[in-house]
Parts: sequence; C-alpha cells; structure tokens
Amino acid sequence: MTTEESGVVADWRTYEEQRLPRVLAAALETFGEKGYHGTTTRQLAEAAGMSVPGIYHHYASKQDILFDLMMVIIDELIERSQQALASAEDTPRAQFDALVESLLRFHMHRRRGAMLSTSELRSLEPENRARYVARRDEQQRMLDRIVLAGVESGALSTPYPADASRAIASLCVGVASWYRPDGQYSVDTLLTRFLAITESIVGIR
Amino acid sequence: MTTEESGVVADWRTYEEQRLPRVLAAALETFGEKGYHGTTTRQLAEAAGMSVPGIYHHYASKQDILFDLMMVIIDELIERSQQALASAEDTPRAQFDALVESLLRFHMHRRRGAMLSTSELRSLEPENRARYVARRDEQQRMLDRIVLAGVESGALSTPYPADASRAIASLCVGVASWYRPDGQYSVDTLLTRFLAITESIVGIR
Amino acid sequence: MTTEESGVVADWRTYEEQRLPRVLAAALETFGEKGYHGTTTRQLAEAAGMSVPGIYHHYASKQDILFDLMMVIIDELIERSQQALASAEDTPRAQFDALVESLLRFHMHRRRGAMLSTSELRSLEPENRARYVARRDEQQRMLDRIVLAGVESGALSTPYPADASRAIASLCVGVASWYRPDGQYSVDTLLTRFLAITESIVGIR
Amino acid sequence: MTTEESGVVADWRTYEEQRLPRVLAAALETFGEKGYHGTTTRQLAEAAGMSVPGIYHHYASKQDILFDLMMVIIDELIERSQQALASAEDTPRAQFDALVESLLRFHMHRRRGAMLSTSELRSLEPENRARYVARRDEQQRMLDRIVLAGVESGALSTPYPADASRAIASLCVGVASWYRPDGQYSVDTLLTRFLAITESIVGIR
DNA sequence: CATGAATGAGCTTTCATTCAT
DNA sequence: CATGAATGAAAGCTCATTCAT
Repeated sequence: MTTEESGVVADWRTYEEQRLPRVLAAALETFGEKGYHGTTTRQLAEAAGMSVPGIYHHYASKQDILFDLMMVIIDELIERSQQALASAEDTPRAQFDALVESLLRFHMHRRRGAMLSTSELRSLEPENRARYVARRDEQQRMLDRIVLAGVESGALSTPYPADASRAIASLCVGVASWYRPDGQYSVDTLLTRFLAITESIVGIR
Repeated sequence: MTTEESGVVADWRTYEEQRLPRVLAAALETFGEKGYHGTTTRQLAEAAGMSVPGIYHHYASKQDILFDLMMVIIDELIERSQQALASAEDTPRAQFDALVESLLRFHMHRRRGAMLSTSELRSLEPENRARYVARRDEQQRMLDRIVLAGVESGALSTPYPADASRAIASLCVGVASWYRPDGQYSVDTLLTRFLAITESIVGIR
Repeated sequence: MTTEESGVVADWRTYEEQRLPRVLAAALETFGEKGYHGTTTRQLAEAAGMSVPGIYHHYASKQDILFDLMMVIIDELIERSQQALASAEDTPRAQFDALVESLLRFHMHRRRGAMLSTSELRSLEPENRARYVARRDEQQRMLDRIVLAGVESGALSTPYPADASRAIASLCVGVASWYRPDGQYSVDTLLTRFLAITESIVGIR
Repeated sequence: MTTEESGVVADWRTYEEQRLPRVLAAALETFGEKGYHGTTTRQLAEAAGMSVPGIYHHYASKQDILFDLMMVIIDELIERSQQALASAEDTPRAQFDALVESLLRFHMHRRRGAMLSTSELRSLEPENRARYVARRDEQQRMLDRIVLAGVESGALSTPYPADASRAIASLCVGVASWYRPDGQYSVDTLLTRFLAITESIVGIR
C-alpha cells in the first residue's frame, strides 16, 4: 500500500521508536516533562547533547522548536489516519473502525507527543497556534465526516453525531494520559476494549 | 444530610459560581490561561486587582498559590463525591451512577480548575505534588472500590475492573476539555449521554 | 529674564556641574567612553551604583536610556539658545553673537553629552532618531534664520548663508571634541577667539 | 615628484573611487553605518560578499580589521599631506595652503573613513590605539610645525599658534561630517571658502 | 575561499521575591 | 493592604570565533 503523501510512515499500524532530530527529541522529552515555559533552553540543550548556540543554529527560537515539534506530531497523526482510511474497506463501519483504531494506536504509541500537543497549545504564539489548530481540525473533520456519513447511511446510529464524534476523539486522546506501554495490558487488548466502547457510542452493537 | 468534612458545599448537584478568594480566583484565571510557568506574579497581581507585595501578604510564594488552588479544587471534588455517595441508595448501580454523575457535573462546572489541576501537576514541587497526588488517589479509589464491589456482586460486569475504572475517570476528566457551558447542549443532556457510555463500559445495559 | 519653557536653566551663560539622575549620569559616562553598543548593561549599572534590574526599574530598555539622555541634552541646548536670543539686543549682530556664544559655551561645558549625541545618533532606533533629529533641526534653524536675516539686512555678508550657518555650527560642535576644561585656556579666551572666527565667516570684521 | 613611501597615491589632489580589499571595503561600510560594536561579523561578511570563515581567512579578528582599516586610512592621509608639502613652494603661506587644501580634500573625498576613524578610536584595543594615535599625531605635528614656522617668520600671525593649529585641524575634520559629494557645492567652491576661513584664523588676509 | 555545525562567554532582559514607607 | 525601589538568579538569545569538510 502506498500513499501520495510523504514516505515516512511505512504502515499505519506499525510504530517504531519515534525517529526525531536531536533537538525535537530533546524538546519532546523536556517540554513533556516540565512544560514549555518550565523548560529552559539550557535544559533543552543538555537534553539534546548540544550547547545552547548549537540549538539556535537549527532553530531561530524556542517557540519555533515547539511549533515544529507539534507540527511533526500532528502530521504523523494525519498521515496515519489517511493511510488507515485508504487501506480499509469502503463501508461506514470499516472506515469508522479503521480511523478509531488509528487514533487509539497513535495515542498509545505517541503518548508524550500527543499530551504535549494538548497541553502546550496555549504556548503557541497566535500565528503558530492558528496554523496548528487548522491542521488539528482537519483530523477532527475526518472523524466527523465518517460518523455523519455512517449515521446517514444507517450503519451508525446516534442522535448527536457531532457530539459523538467529539466524545470519541476525546476518549482516544485521553488514552494517552494514562496508558503505559510497560503496563499489564497489551495494545491489542486495549484496542479491542476501547473500540467496543467507541462503537457503543455510535450505536454499533 | 451532613458530612463530617467542611460545610462549603450545600448540595453536590448544585453549582454556584465558584467563590474563591481574590488571589486564588486570579490564579485560576491566569494559570489556566497561560500556565503556571507562563504566568508572572505581576500578571497574577493584576488579575487579582492587587499589588505584587499584596499577593505576598497572603502567600509566601507563587508555588504556594498553585498548591492551595489545586487543593481547594480537589477538596471540593472529593467532598461532592462523598456527598453523592452518601445521598444515593446503597446499591452498586446507584452508587456507581451517583459517583459518575458527580464526577461529570464537577468536570462540567469546574472545567478550568479541573484542567489546570491536570496540566499543572508537574509544576508542583515534589512535596506538594506528593500531597496532591495522595488526595487525587483517594478520589480514584472511591471509583475503584465501587466498580470492584459492583463486579463482585454481579451488578456490574467487566473483566478488567481496574481498567474500566480508570477509563471512566479519564472520560469524565476529558469532558472538561471540550464542554462549553454556553454551547448547544444542556448539562442534563450530556449527563444522560455520558452516563450511558460509562455504564456500557462496566456492562450495565 | 524669564523664559516660558522650563525653569531648569537659571542663566544661559552659567554652567554648573550637570545634574542628572543616576542612570543618565552613568549612561553619559559609559556610553561616552565605550559607545552605546560597546557598553553592557552591567557596566552601566555598576557606573550607576545600582544592580541591573535596578536600571530596568527606571527604564524599559537600554535604548530608552540613550534616547532619554540625548533628549535631555538637546533640550538643554535649545533652552539655553532661546534664552541667549531672548536676552540679547534685537540687532542681527547681537543675535548672531549671542547664539554662537551659547553654542560654544554649551559645547565647552557639556562636551561629553554633545559628543555622545553626535556619535550615537546612529544607535537610536528609527522612531527615536526621527524625534531627536527633529529637535536638532530646530536648533540649526535658529542659526540659519539669524544668518539669513543678517545677510538680508546687510549686517552680515556672505554669498552662501546656508553653508556659512552649517560651517559655524560644525565649528562649534567640533570644539567639544578637543576642548579640555582643565587645559591652559579659559573659556573666555576661547570664546573670544572662536567668536572672531565665526564672525569672519559671515563677513563681520 | 616622488615619495619614499608607498606608491599608491598618484597625485595628492586627485581622488579616485577608493580601492580597498573586499573586507576593508565592507568594514568601512558597516562600521561606518552601525559602528564597530554595532556590527556583527555576519553583517560584515555579508557586506563583503563572503562567508564568515572567509573573513577569518584574511584577518585573525574583527579588531584586526578595524585596526587595519584605520591604518590604511590614516596612511593615505599622511602620504597625501607629505606629497602636498613636497609639491608646494617652500614659503610659509604656500606650505600652509597646501597642507590645509590636502586636509580638506581628504575629508571631503574620504568622508566615511575619516568619520569612522574619529568615532571608532575608542574601539581600538590599547596597543592598537597607541599605534594609531602615534600616526595621527604625526599628521597633527605637520600642521603645528608649519603654523609655528609661519608665525616665527612673520608670514602668519596668531598669538596662539597651537590652538590655531588645532582649530584648523578640527575645522577640516568637521567638514567630513556634513559635506555631501552629491550636494549643491563643488569641491573647489568649498575649498576656496574654507581655505579663506583657515587663513583668517592664522591671520592671513 | 564556501558550507555547516558548533561553542564559551556574554548579551539584554525578566523573574520571583523583598523591604521601607 | 498599596507604592516604589531594589536585587540575585536566571531566562532567551547572540556574539566572535573555530573546525571539519
């Protein structure tokens, strides 16, 4: 299976250790731990194994690092979502299942990035925030469209498709905040369980 | 109905405009908007309508303000939860419904405080964090106990009670991040819907 | 004799030790010695006998200090010039002599400030520079007007009044760069000599 | 007529577009515009059409560039002055006129370099400054000697030869700060005028 | 010479906090 | 409580300079 976009993600279900440039990896680690404003450029540099000016050789500002990181993260989410949809059967339920599975997998494997993006949205400067939010809305609209289409076709059933869509997205995002890859449950176990929950929200039994 | 603790909350279902001392109200507003590290004491003072030394008259440090605020917030949550349980019938389902309803109501009416507590946990200094987490765990254990008891009694049915409990809490907390009191849905509408979802998670049909 | 403007300067001929707020005095000293860009805020603070944040309590930026200093300096020059003209007889020659004497006295007694203003004009940010230059042009136009009027009345005689005016101003400003108050010549000696030179430029014999 | 020194200057009255190595030309432009401390090596490199390491291939430091530039400038001034004296008649007045004319021409045609040298003297490190000042004093002494000799011979007449010499030098230097080659007056016009002024200072009528 | 990556030292500025009044 | 002045510590960022290629 191939996608037009990018070539970074081989298969939407497969997650390798995230490969990020040193600076972004350090930003993910430090911003995730102490927050954007709670992280100093010195800490960031140390985490990156660089000097402070070394950081500034690659990025013009701390803000640019945050923005780039968040864009890299959401770009991966959207690309995987598109691949999931492209590779699934073209029935409402299959499309729904694929997208939710993709969302869940992403928030399990890219936990830190997902949480960081949620909590540091406010730390983006207005222009950057607008660009990020536009991208995030793309992702949300993919789910909105599928739920709505499913309801219209009769495959899904909920009186409030928009609310359901948002609740499902919120549920998936929430997984990132407590799932531990080294916990007792496998990805597949949790997938099965949460897929069942989300399906119940849109009236699949 | 009475509780041992406090006397601030008249009825666990009823939410008035939150009554906070000026400093805490300002902290809720500013920390919520720009984060703890993203807020300066001057901004805090301005939001409180005070001078900076005025702030320090009430609190020894910015950290103390965050800690006090988060404790006030979680104390209210726990007190309401206890009242909800105390006022509900002593059946597993009634207890479950009451606690979830309380959780949901709280995260709808105290959205900002709930979100702030989640995102600024990392900004608490170790000792404060430990005390806060202990208190938050109390709340989580209330739900854990009820789910477990319900499963043991046969009223609830899930093979993974601990996971279910955590997923439910996560769902309720997540509501705070997108619910808008001025949106199109009433509290009761959302309550009904989310109660149904959480019930489905623990096998109530 | 009175002036409408200000009340700082008692008599245009009399110069006391310049009375500047601590920060401006330090700026005059340090900027004058090493230049604006060559002076660090730490050096400035040390010269002012303050801490660095102490400086920023009074001024928002290093640039603001430079601007304020230069405005204070030129304001004094202009005020003294106006007083000189007001106190002189209303004949072309008396007006010319008074203004040149004022210019010369100023550039002898306020040497450092005058030199600093000349050399740091380029260090002013565009908006500040525009405001300063407008003020400096006021001063130049006072001389231009007098020379022109003198030529028209026949009291002065030069075929190029504008050039003469600029050359005279330049001569007076230049005095600041080499006159030493502790040198061998008194103010009055130099005054006499330079007044003779400037008079010769405009054809007074 | 020839000089022992150099061979760069064909005739002391003739000024071609200044021919400087790329780095010095860029230094003249940038240091002149924003000052030595106000110019970064990157700006310098850009102005030179070179890379930053390219600059360091030619010069060991930014300070070395300033020093070299200032020495090149004053060397040209001194060489032209010597040629002017060598080519003039050996009478006090002719010698005086030649030297002043040379000084004036130089400060009209090499305006930027002259102003830069004046304002960046303080940016030279002590050792460099000492060497530069020694050179500049050579130039000043040429004028001092001629004025003194002229007074002694009776051709010139001023009670303060040293002051007069300094004032004349100051006047000539000052020309650089306001003369514009694209202005309304030709070099010759200004020469005539300023020569008359300086002659009046030393009592030539 | 250019490119690109890197850095020690230091820059301007800000922060939380304090103290005298 | 407010005002105003002050500060140690540190923040984000930049500088001149270097080195490998």
